[in-house]
Amino acid sequence: MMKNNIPSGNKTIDIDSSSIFRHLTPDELAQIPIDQEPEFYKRGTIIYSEGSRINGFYCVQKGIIKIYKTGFDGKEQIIRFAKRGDIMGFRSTVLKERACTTAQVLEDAYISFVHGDLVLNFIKQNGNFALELLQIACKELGEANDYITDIAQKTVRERLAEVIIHLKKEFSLDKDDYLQISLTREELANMVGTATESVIRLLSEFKQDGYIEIRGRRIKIINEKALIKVANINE
Amino acid sequence: MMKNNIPSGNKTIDIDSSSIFRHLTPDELAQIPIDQEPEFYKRGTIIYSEGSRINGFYCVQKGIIKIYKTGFDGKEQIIRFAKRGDIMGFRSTVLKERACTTAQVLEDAYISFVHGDLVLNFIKQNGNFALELLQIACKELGEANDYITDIAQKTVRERLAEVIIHLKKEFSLDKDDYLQISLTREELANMVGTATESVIRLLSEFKQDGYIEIRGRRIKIINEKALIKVANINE
DNA sequence: CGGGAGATTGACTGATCTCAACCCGGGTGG
DNA sequence: CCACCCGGGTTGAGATCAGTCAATCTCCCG
Repeated sequence: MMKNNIPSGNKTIDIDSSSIFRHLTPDELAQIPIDQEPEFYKRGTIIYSEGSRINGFYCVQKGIIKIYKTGFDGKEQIIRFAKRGDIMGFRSTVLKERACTTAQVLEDAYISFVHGDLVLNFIKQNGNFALELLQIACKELGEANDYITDIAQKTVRERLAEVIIHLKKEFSLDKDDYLQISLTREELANMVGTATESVIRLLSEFKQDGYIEIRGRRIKIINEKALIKVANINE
Repeated sequence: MMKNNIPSGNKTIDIDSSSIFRHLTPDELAQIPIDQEPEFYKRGTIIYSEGSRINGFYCVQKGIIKIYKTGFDGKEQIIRFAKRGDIMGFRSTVLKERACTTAQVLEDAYISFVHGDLVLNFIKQNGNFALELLQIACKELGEANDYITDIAQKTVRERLAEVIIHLKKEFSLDKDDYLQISLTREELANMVGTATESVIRLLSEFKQDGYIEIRGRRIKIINEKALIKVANINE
């Protein structure tokens, strides 16, 4: 069960799943300790939380992690999800700061950890590695900027529609056209930045209007065009 | 008038003002074309706008630039400001994408431009340069995440108080304790993510309560503690 | 002096939040 | 086996923050 990830050479870091490690030379790869098996994390586990020290990259091999910040009144704001191939904790590692988010397992996960010193060396030695990381950071930055504009300017209804579209892109659909991610109403609300009750009401509105179908936590997209229109996005 | 910036050696890129260039070797510095004088941009000028191609770093030597995104209905959302020492356009350069924000001069500025190919080479060759850039990106990312949480969870009143505190930190006060940046009510609203009228009403509330004084666009902070309390921040 | 941009104020509206009650299904302990 | 409990989901009613619209004002400029 540890072998869900494809070892590369005799390494346990899954190169295919973490594009950044593609750029490492064999020498550099060899510096990653052999014993660094990806670790199993059960649903609900908190991998790290706001304010904790983390010094290294968490590389998700499998599973889904939700990354959120806790607001003043304790309400969580979901910033993003991490899944196979994504890295967590690089902001704190690069800045040598404490975590400013909490990472919690949504779907059972395998995650490997690469120590910060090692990563910082790679960054300094290997330009392509550095560039790739920079690209990841910049991509997130662009997404964050979009998010800011949306939350500041769009209605809850628009944002919820947008979140659904976004989830489809990120997690795609299963054979029955249901989103491949299971979120509570509260978690949806914490993405949209609204109250749970508002999400519930709007979801049933979307259902009424024939845009989606709902089976428990599973959401099926019936009329994507309409959702896109509601969300006011141009794609 | 071109000489407001301090040349380093016979270079016109002001090393002191742009920390990232500290890390360049003399050889690398020499690759930056001599004729690359910082250019003057008058208040109101748009340096680049959403969707335009930019391939390179704009390094602000002097002045203040507002960087914003335009929302669906044309309303602008101010993402950040750039001032002496800040870099603009690195997201687009690194990702080789078009700009996703607009940059407009708020206070007359001198800005030098370093071509993207050059920068990308520096990133690949010079680990410290790459790391510094990565740190800048990560810092912005952390700020963006805070911003998201605030906009999603706080009231307009809280956010406005927070913006004022934030402006004080970023631009500090002049001799009379006034913020060293001049923004229209609309621009304040576009930072907070609210309507102009709401900003006006809240500002006069803050004035009533003795937290601030207002002289035209100039804002003086009288009771910072109270503002911090209103903003619900812990510092 | 006319015009335009930005600032202000008041009145009104309505999207969303909050609070509270209630439902439902699964798991647990007696 | 059943009563109970608990987390999550739903629904309704009422309260309210904040957005919109419109009128007015104040500068400043040509």
